[in-house]
Amino acid sequence: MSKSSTPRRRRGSARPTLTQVAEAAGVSSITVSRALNTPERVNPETRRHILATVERLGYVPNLVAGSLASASTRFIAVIVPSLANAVFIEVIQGLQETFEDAGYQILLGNTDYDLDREAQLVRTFLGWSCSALVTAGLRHSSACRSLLQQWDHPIMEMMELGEALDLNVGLDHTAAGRCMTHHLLSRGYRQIVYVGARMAEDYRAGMRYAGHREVLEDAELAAPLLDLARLGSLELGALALDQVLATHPRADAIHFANDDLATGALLHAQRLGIGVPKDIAIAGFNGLPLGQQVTPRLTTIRSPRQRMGQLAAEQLLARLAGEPVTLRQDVGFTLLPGDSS
Amino acid sequence: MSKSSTPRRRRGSARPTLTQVAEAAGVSSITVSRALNTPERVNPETRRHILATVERLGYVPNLVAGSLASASTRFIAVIVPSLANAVFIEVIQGLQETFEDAGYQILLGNTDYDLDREAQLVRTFLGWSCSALVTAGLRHSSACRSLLQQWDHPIMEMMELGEALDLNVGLDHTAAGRCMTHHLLSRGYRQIVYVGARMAEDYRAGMRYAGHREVLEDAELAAPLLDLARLGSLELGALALDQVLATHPRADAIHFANDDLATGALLHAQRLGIGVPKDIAIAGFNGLPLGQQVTPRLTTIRSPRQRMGQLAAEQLLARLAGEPVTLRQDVGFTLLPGDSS
DNA sequence: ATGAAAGCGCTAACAC
DNA sequence: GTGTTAGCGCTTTCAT
Repeated sequence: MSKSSTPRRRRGSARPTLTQVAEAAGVSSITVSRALNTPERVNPETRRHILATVERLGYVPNLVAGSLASASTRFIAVIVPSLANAVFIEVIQGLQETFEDAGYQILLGNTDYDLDREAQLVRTFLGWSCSALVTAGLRHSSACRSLLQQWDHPIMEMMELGEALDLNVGLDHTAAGRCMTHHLLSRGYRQIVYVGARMAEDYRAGMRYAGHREVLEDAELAAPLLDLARLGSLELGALALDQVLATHPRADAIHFANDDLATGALLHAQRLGIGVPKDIAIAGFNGLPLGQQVTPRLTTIRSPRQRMGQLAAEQLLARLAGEPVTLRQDVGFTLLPGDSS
Repeated sequence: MSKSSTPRRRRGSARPTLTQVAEAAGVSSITVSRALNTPERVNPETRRHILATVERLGYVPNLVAGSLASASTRFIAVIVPSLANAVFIEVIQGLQETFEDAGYQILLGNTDYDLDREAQLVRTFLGWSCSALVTAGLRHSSACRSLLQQWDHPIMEMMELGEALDLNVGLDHTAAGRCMTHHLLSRGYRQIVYVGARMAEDYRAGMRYAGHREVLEDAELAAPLLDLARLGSLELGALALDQVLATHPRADAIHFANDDLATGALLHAQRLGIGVPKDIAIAGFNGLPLGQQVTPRLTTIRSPRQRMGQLAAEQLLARLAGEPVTLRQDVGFTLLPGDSS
């Protein structure tokens, strides 16, 4: 049988295509494409007629087809370890604002602090031909690392500073840990317990502990550590306070890995009638609004989170536009001395 | 290889293609495709050889091409009005967990409470041939509505209940407003000020106010309203308290549109030495952990947020699998009487 | 169990 | 300024 007589048809969607718009408008499909993507290259009158036809048919461009043809998706892959932490939400907000204005769409992935999950997400995102990839942290599985190294698009590693694959925006967590502990020592505290949550996975909290410990060792003081098995939260901070009071009755201060834990402990102390900082001092990390609204105001370190997202986005956009970029950018941190220490 | 003398070449990416894997493995490209997508339909030995070749070449499937050919992306569009509100984060978490397990990728859009922005996001997401779309709320611009009506994929409208385009999961906000105000009346409060933020846009807060007002009118009481111009936050709650104290000196209770505002006011009262509920009672909405940790514990209404996300995802997956679904699902709410009222 | 051919809907490349 | 042609990398359809 002759194939020409019965052309093989695939199940197409009901949506009109560029070609159908072109036919209806009496022009070629490329002209419709230009009218939509580079209107200045089309005769104003033709353009108006085409846009009217687009409107009339309810044409919505198939971005998948366009991406395949142009080998570009305008997707930005963003990989974070958790959505339960306000810090990453603020970073995502910073990224989203800047990228959406530039016409990029964010593809969000959540690793739950699992490096294998990260590798899997990276595979998927590379498969979508993303324009760039943003990930939290410098530590990756070897599979993930080799995937990223072979990739020929911009990569931004955020949150911490160090040996990066490509671009890097972050802060020095060890220095932040040192800074806070110096502060606590200057206030006269000597029995300081460090409390973190899942620190094997949240290794940046581990880096802050390392800085903390360094300072205490220089002062010839012990650096007891409590590493909780669940993810940080207000509730967990309350539990942690109980635990520290039970196991370290002589402790005069607690250095928490983040503000959620610290604020949870602070509010719990309030319920228990324990004086902060009279009976025990409390410090956190992040500078979330919450800690600044409680009484006593939480002593903490502010990291420029939304700014970090913005900066990451700006650097990536510059790189995508072929402009010069700063490979490594330290966004710093600020000690916020409160009344809880 | 023996095509025309100078075949026109496009700039292809450096990545190996399915065809190249096929050539290297000595099979046809469709066999490689099957080995990856439907392994059970390929001879085990052939499959092993192909997978080894895939590994050796570092092949990563081009999902854009696959999606164009199969007319399916496994994308789920998720549109929320804000990322600054913990409520939407929890809903997104619920959606993400369920959908990622089922092999879907979420495409996140943020409208900033702007219906035109929503319409624009919907256009983009339809262009990506998403498998389904989730959006917060039942109100849309007419442009958005007609786009969605023409679309032939599942749509889930979340958060509130009512006349939906397709699927609907949510709760009755007017009833929630009534519930809280009944509670406040039963506690003896009579001069109750309602405080919301950007209620023209956050119209669900407006629905709760309507319920609140209804109950007060039945009791022949006034229902003064303070509608703040900025987005809800702890800081704004503090400001709101000042403002209510100044403009409604005889108020004995404040019914806040959400927990962020309420908790901000509560913490501010603490700073000012104003007794809660002795001098003024405070109530919120959402049941966020924060409100449950402060002293006095916040009186609020808990909405099943993460559950709402999960349920939305489950219903959509069922619909995508051609299974029967519940078109409208009321997830309800629970009054959490605290010590702040 | 495997393959050949066609085509998804669009844009890049090259005319005129 | 507009059109022609080829092709992006994959999956569907049909054949063996």
